[in-house]
Amino acid sequence: MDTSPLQFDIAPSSGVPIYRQIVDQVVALVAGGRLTPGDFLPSVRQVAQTADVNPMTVSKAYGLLESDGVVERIRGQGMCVSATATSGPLAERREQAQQLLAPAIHRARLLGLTDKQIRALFEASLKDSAK
Amino acid sequence: MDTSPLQFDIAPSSGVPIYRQIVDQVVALVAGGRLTPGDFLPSVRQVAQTADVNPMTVSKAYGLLESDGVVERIRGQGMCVSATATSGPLAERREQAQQLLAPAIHRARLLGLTDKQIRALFEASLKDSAK
DNA sequence: TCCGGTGTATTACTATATTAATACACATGG
DNA sequence: CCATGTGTATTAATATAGTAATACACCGGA
Repeated sequence: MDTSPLQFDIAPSSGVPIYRQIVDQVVALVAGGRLTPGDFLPSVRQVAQTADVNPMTVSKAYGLLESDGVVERIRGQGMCVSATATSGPLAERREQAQQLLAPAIHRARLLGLTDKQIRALFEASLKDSAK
Repeated sequence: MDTSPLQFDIAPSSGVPIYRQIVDQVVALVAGGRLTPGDFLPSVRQVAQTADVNPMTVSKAYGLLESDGVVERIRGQGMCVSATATSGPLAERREQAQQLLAPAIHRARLLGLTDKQIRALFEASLKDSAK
């Protein structure tokens, strides 16, 4: 069993339920091809510890992913990305990213930032996330 | 009483509680200087109708804003931006926008998009939000 | 077999979010 | 005064989110 170094970004104060954040990230990783069939996710206990949440919360996320056919839960081994889980078409992935970027940009405008300022922030974040 | 054409963007499926979305947007509008002391927010009933949520939910958001000193609730008139509510320093506003942009960009990467693709999406969204 | 890991079941609990409905107090304008 | 708007109080309900604790079943390796 290959222990994945994968870590989920959980922002507890973001207002989005924890389990939902996990689900969303796994879905994105699979859609983007960074998780492929046969890959294992970090265990319920690992994620719970790393993110400092209850294991059952993580299990809930994984349960939803299983219902969606993204992963298969293998007792004793862990969560395995399904054979049927394929990366998404580019257009779809674009659309999903757009739906995250657009509100963020809109909020930046509400905050009174100019296009130029928003652009600078964007480029900085893009660079930061390159690691 | 000046009826504000202001409308809140409420994304029910985003996972962020509705009242929280309202609060965040008002805070951003004030920080960005687009709402200034003496301005009135749309009424509880207006927002509830527009967003198709219960008035008490909106009232909750407004109540939190009042507790934070952002608005004053004037019975019979509506919600008025407080005299003490001032736009935030640029650095703070930048920081806030960054905290929204960074996760969105990170997710875009998880989705397997290249920098170039992310940039194109960003520019498109920036243009769209210019209206 | 033992050990260390995997996920699960289970019941109960707490906290939060949202809603309902309706009458009330307040404000403004005619 | 009436009409139309404002926010509020109130009690109760439902749904959701997260947690606790612990033992169980399963798995793989030594």
